[in-house]
Amino acid sequence: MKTHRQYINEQIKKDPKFAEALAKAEQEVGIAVELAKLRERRGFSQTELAKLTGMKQPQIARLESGAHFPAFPTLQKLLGVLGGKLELTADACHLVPTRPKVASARR
Amino acid sequence: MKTHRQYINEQIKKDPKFAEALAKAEQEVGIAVELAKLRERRGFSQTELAKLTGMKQPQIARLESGAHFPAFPTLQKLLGVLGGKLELTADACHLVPTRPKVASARR
DNA sequence: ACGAGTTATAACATAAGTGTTATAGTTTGC
DNA sequence: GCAAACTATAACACTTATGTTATAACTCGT
Repeated sequence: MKTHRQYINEQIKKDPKFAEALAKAEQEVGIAVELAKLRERRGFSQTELAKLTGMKQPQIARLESGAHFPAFPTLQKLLGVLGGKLELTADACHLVPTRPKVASARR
Repeated sequence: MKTHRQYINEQIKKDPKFAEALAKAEQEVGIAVELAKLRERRGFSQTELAKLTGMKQPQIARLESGAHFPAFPTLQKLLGVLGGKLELTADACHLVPTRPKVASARR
């Protein structure tokens, strides 16, 4: 009965920008709820977390509401206290470049 | 002979802000070189990567030089093409909050 | 030494995120 | 139903990142 997903897929076909906007929205919300869950799991109130990170409560609320993406330093402050980690990993088996450089290429 | 690290540690003691600034700098560089390495590993030039991500070459250069942190959407665009992943993980065994909420607390 | 393909810098307008204060709405316990 | 603590919104000045163009500087191969 997947009507919701179907609707979305239709929109994506109709409007290429839709997909982009959707992805952004999902991500934004993703980070937001992830932060909120993490905070609650630790048993902190927004105000407490704010104190511990040197931020103010409304800023925490703003981030958890998904109003915008956290900037890197902000994310670090939060994860420092909340005990989360942000990892940037290179996906080993990604498609090979269209125009692979010869072995001697760089350095 | 750790003189460099020693010097840094001294500075940290003298000036609390130093630690913060250092951490930021290290991170900034960290992301920067990570991106650069990833790109080179894929065999792309800055210009190619720029095309693929819809960005311009100078912006790639700026990021790889560590001039500033990439914003989230930017990072996503890059990792999308470069095949890297950014993961936000909750550190399971983090210190328990100073004031743990009772079981009934939330939800 | 030249030229092609790179990477780096500079400058500037625009957009996005932060820091802040104030205040409104929501729980929850008593 | 009141009070206290928590969460959400709004507004505004400030900072940081982006998008863009132009241009310089650095390889390399020939």
